Amino acid sequence: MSQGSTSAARTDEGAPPFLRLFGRYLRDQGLPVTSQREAVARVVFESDDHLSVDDIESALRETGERIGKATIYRTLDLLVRSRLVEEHDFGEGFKRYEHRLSNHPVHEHMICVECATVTEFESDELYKIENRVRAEYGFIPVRRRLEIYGLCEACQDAGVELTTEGLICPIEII
Amino acid sequence: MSQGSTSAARTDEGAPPFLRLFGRYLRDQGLPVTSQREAVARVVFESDDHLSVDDIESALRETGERIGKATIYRTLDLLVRSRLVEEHDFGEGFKRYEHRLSNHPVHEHMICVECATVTEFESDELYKIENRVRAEYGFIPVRRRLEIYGLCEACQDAGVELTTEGLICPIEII
DNA sequence: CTCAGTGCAAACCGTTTGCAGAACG
DNA sequence: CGTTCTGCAAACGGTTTGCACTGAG
Repeated sequence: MSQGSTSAARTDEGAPPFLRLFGRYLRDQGLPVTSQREAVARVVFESDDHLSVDDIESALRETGERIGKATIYRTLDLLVRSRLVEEHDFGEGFKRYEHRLSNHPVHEHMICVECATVTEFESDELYKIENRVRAEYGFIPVRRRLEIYGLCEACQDAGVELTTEGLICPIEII
Repeated sequence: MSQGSTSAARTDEGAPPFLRLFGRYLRDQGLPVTSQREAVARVVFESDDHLSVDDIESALRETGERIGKATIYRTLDLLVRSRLVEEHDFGEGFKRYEHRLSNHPVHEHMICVECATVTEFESDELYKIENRVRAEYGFIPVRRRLEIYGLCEACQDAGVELTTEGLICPIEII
């Protein structure tokens, strides 16, 4: 936008790393690098949160860019395909997106059922599980998804209790 | 349905265990045990699959029961609340439901990205992860979700190869 | 009678798609 | 200049909801 560059960067020099990578992917695929695609990528990579499409849309609005939801969805699809971005579904009825260039390259998620805060953690044990699965079932793991839902420390400190509705241990009640 | 009992079982004797349990839950909550609720429960508990709402609807149609989708959804909500049934989302755009009275009380899922077959496996390692998370972050786990997506043995034997689109290791490419 | 449950159809809402016009190469 | 992208708005599809009707106690 600045420096009077009307078209999308035709040289990568000086561009932030994530734009260089995304640009490379697009060129590999024979797809044009447009300013809208760069704008969406910028929002996603400059945040370390798990962003919803609405989050992205309002972030774009704040920087003055008016980009349609359809374009955001289409660009996110490209980002996910490029493997630079990961798609999450925390059961909220919509998806969230998180770039993969953070300091925690591979991580899982803890989601507080009370305040919905998402905390990341790493797990070596997961590799063991995958190796076992491969050995026992001949199943080749490609992608995994581990989410632990529970009560975060802050909510415990705030005095929140877990309420249990439903049968506690159905099998034994029989 | 048989023995001329026109109304929902007013005594549990002779009813299958899952109906006794579901009935107990409903009574606990002050909700009526209706024939529709029993029919939906019967379908879910008599299958060991991961059923979609459409699966349930057609199973009901085959036994001659005509129950509206809304009622199925409402009953599934009750079954999930009762903890007798688990809700899954394997990223297909709709939910699947699985009862919890099988021989594998606690288990995780492997989903083949090629044929969508779901295989269940158990994982002691998960407990270790949860204990670690509790110790390290003070997070109290309530519910977890581990899904491993990959290629099942049958698809490998059928000669299916995994195709990789996208940047393989973005971080190192920078 | 009363009250909750049911079935239908409409509403909902995140996401996808079709298409006319703009932008890229 | 052809091809792809963008933005708008309409379509989509699983799920939820509003409401008149039914049925149980």
